[in-house]
Amino acid sequence: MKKLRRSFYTRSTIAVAKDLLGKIFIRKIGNSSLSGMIVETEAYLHTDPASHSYRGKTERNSAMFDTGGHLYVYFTYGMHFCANVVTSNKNTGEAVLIRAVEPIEGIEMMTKNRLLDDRRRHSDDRRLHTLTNGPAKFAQAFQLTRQQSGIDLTKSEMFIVDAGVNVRRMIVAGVRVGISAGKGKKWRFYLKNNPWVSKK
DNA sequence: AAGGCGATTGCCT
DNA sequence: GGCAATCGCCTTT
Repeated sequence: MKKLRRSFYTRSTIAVAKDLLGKIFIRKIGNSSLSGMIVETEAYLHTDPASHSYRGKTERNSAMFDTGGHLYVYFTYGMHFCANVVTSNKNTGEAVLIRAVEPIEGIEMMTKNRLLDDRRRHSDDRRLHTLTNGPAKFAQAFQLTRQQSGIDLTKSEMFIVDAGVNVRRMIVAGVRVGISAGKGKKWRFYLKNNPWVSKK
């Protein structure tokens, strides 16, 4: 279990988006630990009209311009958070959106986090594959909000490790989800046949 | 100062 | 498959 270091994150955004698949995202909270294998990502480049960084640095997206290895969390649709891993060098403005993980540790706490504090959820959906199969679901399960935006994944209780799983042959590339500009780019990457991937 | 809309989700038809 | 929920950000007056 090797913790990913700065040099992993400061490479090209597309390379990092692919290489994050199969890695384990870990967040320590007190004595407990939340973890999941990353199974779906999307790359957002600074030259890309779909990227928050396309029109330059603002207060909202400033974490995206930090050095690779930081976290960028944003608020959207008036109710959801989504988490990104910042890539490339300082002031570049590129990141990888984590769209889905396969839960490993802390499933009970994740379930609680997903059911708790959700004004829109009236049912009691406890199916495992709906726990973290989407960017806002992942953020909610791992308790990621604006408060976590800007933290350094190489120097905190939140980090990503390489468990030595080789998923290279399972990677599929496709178009990104939910954007209106930059639709042609196949910068979404996911693991073939994994049940936690948000969309086929 | 105002208005449009979003890197989504869950419920309803 | 369609659409409401809900609010902060950014663009346009």
